[in-house]
Amino acid sequence: MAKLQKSIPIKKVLPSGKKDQSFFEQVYAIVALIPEGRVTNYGAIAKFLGTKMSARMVGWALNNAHHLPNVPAHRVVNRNGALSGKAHFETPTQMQILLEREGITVIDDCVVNFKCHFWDPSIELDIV
DNA sequence: TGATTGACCATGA
DNA sequence: ATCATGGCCAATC
Repeated sequence: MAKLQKSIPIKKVLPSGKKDQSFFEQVYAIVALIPEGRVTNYGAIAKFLGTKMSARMVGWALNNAHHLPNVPAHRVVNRNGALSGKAHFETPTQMQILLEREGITVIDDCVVNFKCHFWDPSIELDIV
């Protein structure tokens, strides 16, 4: 089993030394790297960015990122595995549809085997 | 300009 | 186990 996939050089998306990248930009970068068929939660992203408690920001970021391409917000759920942001999609069912389309089973707005599909940036992404 | 909210999480009682 | 509170950063009222 071992690793799911090779580490992704985070530096590629998060150029160090550049503080121009706001919290949001970092969130976008991470979310954009979520592999298909995988999901993560707000806390993991926030934690990866340094402030583990600013998970709320991630939500806000996604709200802003909603209009951006390459930002699969449907792959981001809360720590409970629930599709908390489904209401913010084009249609409330869009999120679930997208997830199921990627092979993720969603029942009652909750990701089944969320733990198995969980994608932790702080683990998958290798900080150089 | 300050106060409140927001797709949340962790801790304490 | 559930309920209540604190905290984070940014945008909106």
